[in-house]
Amino acid sequence: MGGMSRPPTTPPTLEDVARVAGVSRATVSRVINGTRNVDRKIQEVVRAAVDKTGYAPNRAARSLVTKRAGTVALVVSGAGDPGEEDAFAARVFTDPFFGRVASGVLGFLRTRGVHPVLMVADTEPAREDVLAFLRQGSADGALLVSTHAEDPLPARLVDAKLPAVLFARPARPVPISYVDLDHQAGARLAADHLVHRGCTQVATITGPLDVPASQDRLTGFREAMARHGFPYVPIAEGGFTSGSGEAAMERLLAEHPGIDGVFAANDLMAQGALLVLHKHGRRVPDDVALAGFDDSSPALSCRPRLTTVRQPVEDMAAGMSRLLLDHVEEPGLRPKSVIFEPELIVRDSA
Amino acid sequence: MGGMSRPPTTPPTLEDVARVAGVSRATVSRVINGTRNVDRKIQEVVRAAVDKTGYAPNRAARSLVTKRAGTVALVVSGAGDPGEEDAFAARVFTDPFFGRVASGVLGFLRTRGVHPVLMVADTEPAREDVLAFLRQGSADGALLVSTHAEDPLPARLVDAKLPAVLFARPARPVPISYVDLDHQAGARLAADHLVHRGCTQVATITGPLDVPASQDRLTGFREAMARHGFPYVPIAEGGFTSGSGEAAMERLLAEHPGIDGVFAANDLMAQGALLVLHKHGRRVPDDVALAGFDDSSPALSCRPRLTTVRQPVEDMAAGMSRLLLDHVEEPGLRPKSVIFEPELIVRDSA
DNA sequence: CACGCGCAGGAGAGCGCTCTCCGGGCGTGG
DNA sequence: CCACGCCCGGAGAGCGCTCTCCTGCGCGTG
Repeated sequence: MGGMSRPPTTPPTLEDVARVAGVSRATVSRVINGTRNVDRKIQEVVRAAVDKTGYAPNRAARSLVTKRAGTVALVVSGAGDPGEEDAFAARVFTDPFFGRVASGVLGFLRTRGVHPVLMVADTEPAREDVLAFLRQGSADGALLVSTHAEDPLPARLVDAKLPAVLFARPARPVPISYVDLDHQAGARLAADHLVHRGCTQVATITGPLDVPASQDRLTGFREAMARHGFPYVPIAEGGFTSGSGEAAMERLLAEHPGIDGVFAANDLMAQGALLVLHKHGRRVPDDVALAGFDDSSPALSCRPRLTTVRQPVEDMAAGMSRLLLDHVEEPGLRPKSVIFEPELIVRDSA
Repeated sequence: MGGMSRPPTTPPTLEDVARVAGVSRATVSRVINGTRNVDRKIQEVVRAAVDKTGYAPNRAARSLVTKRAGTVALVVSGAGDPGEEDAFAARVFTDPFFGRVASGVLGFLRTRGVHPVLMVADTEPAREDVLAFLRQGSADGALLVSTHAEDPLPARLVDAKLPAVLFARPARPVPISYVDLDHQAGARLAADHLVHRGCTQVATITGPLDVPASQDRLTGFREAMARHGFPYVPIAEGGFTSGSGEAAMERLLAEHPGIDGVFAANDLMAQGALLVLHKHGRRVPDDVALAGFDDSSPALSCRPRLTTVRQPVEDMAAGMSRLLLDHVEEPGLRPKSVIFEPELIVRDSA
């Protein structure tokens, strides 16, 4: 070779590849993107030139003309306690539930060459940032995992006509696509199991009752119990945390010492409840049968291991991603929701 | 207004804002980016025009000229078991340790207006994808959290001269920046505590011994024990999982029934060990004192709650991010490493 | 054999932005 | 009072790519 064409200064461009291949820029572009037909021979020459130059298409330049970023925002949205700066992010990222969501999202997106950008929307500036990010075209749409009921972000996204899909039905109706679980069916599964086991005094620890999922689990549980002849079910509201589960279980035990079955609206609270039951000398499942919800890792690390209702979180996350890409490709698409079915995982606690 | 300037078709551009404000494109750009001085009056006019048009700068166009993406890749790299498609991603995202990393990364990056793109590099194509992503300029650099010792990615990144920072010292030396914990110091903390408590027959459950962190924890522990007059420490190798901790504890108990203290190289294994100790009727901490490492959530949900060595993971992640941005801004920067100090968290298990 | 159609490759415009280079107006010092 | 320099706004070139439009050529058909 007569002298290195250039020191490793700027990366090679389409133009460079074209020159090496002895064809036009347009042709190289066609080969790389597989649009239209290009002569076999020329294709090979171009590919050789690409290898030789070490060419990688510049994403910014491409985005500029295609108006596609090839990325989506994966937004975790919720209430940041003012003062507690990053506490919200810490809490949610540490939650294995979110991990399963992320895993499902990634698993699907990687098949489509799309990458997720992680964002937290816990404060007003952070929400603005998400909106700006999308309006700038940095991401083609948003996957929104919202943790609290009054999240303003879904409505804002709809208003801005930005493609977005939620992980769960929004608390107040918003014309937006979402995936969700049939929570009532899940609670029913737990109720049926507890009753078939022979429990006759069953209580439930609910999630925060402003969250639709909590409401649905409670409703489903009550209805199923009623159908089994137990119209009255003691309840204690928790906050989806282990500590709140402990507190709720204490209350339940104080008011209804004869309880022989408990359905906790998630595993973390079940774990807390378990601790309290042990503390009060109740054997699980012999004295009190305990069922959880989510099939998260605490369910396995508890002793006894938790009988629980499993959400197909990864599938749901994949479904959410698919829905979003559909909306990105076809902006006019009407909001759609996809509901997934839960499954009862029977282990040792009930 | 004499007729809507345009239906909400294409988003407003700099040009549009300039027209509305009655100034040139360059001036609007200057106001928005705060480069150079611009007359107060004009600034206000421009800002008004921005608000009126709802302008948001197009990131692709900006990147094209600035050669900065404003994003970094947050790469989780490790060995994907062939066949088990997304198992690797599921495992790591579900690990609260990674959650803390993500939280720390985000917490720092948001102060700098940079966003992380989540990527998994568990297979060869996935690694190629990461490299391509960076070479395309889609991200300005990579934050690499590597889970296995023989990860080829760090070396590849260095070869490609792409800015990258690792979360831990690579197993084989590579000229690359990283943050890490003083693992030996952490193990020393645990050893000192166990000995001061009065333990005289102390064993350790190590992590996988091809991982530098595991080696360091073991070395630090041994040296500290030796200094206390215990030159021989029984060890059992685990794999950083709860199950491997159980198995290791079983082995230890079989070979050394008189053990009265155990240091597990992470909390998950400590949790497993705890289960086995209970099973064998050993009271913790009375019969056997148990210390973990990481201060992850299992440490709190165990009973007794785990005494453990805390890594300042969030700080480390923030430090890693800062290091990366430094490298992005100053490409010539030499590799640098920052070591963080661990802290002993004394709870109930030891 | 002439004409037309289709297909493959080239030319070139422009996506929206930043930034360098200019020019004009004003302030200041000689 | 003039000249020089400084400061601020405008003009315009390009960043690297895609895509439309055009051109030339080969083939099929009447």
